[in-house]
Amino acid sequence: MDQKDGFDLQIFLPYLLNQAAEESSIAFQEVYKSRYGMLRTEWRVLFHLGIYGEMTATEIGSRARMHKTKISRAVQKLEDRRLLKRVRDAKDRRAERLSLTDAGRVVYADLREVAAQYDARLTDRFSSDDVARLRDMLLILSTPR
Amino acid sequence: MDQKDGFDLQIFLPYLLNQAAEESSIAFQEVYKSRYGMLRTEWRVLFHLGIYGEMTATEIGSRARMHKTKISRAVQKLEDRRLLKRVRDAKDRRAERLSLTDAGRVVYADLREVAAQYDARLTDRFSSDDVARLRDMLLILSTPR
DNA sequence: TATTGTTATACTCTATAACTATA
DNA sequence: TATAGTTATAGAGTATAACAATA
Repeated sequence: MDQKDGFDLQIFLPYLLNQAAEESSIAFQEVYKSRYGMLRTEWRVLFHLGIYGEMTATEIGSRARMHKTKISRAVQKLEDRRLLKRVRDAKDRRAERLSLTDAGRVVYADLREVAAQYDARLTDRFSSDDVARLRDMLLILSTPR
Repeated sequence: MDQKDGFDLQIFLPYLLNQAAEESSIAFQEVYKSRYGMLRTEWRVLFHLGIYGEMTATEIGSRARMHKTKISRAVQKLEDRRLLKRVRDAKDRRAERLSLTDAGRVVYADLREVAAQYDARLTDRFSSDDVARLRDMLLILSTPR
């Protein structure tokens, strides 16, 4: 099919990014969903705690750029499944210090391994220089300016 | 905050892509939403018709990797707003040949201009070589293998 | 007054099955 | 039987306002 117009949707960055994000997320999504019944917000919270250890919901929110309502619900689900525990902060009783349970760490270790292999498979088509540059640019594009 | 773990969520490609896609879509989304009350599927269909001229829903679907149900609803909305017209195909009466109305072309021209400037602004932080490589890689990542 | 986190609500986006009409 | 497109329905994802408890 010929273009009647000079514009090409395939080079419009928001469109390209959305297509790439969607396509490259499907198979990973299938893993955390089928193995653990998790949603996107849930594995993200799980990963933050797995990576950084103890955090409050606010800290996760600012790091992941997730709104507190999303985090609140993800934390609830993870707690229901005994993957996460909360401790009321003694110095500021509004805040809760969140961390993974032993079971949560097992799940995290499993998904972390899946993610690492998944990422390796996604990037094995490119040179390591290109991948590094890609990540840099994506990180910049992720940051509001 | 120190990482307790070697894994870095900020380099996990599906996560990075999602963050970049989301951040880089917000302001453009605001334009087509506030000016024309459109949703994502609607501007995508509009753009396909603006770029390629007459297409059937199936053709749009295979090009945009959109399911026919999404297209059906987007087409309906665009038709309701008199931006699109349908002509029953005489040779295969199951299919409809879709094209923009004059009003649709005006809206397309406006949004196309916004998109071009928007894209330019997103990419002006990078060298043109880097941008070209970025688009190549995103296109590859968008394609199921 | 401001902040941490929760709940309610609505809207956007996606996925699937079942349907019609044509082929 | 298969294909083009529609409708119904549910689930996933996001955004916002209002709230309770604490600071």
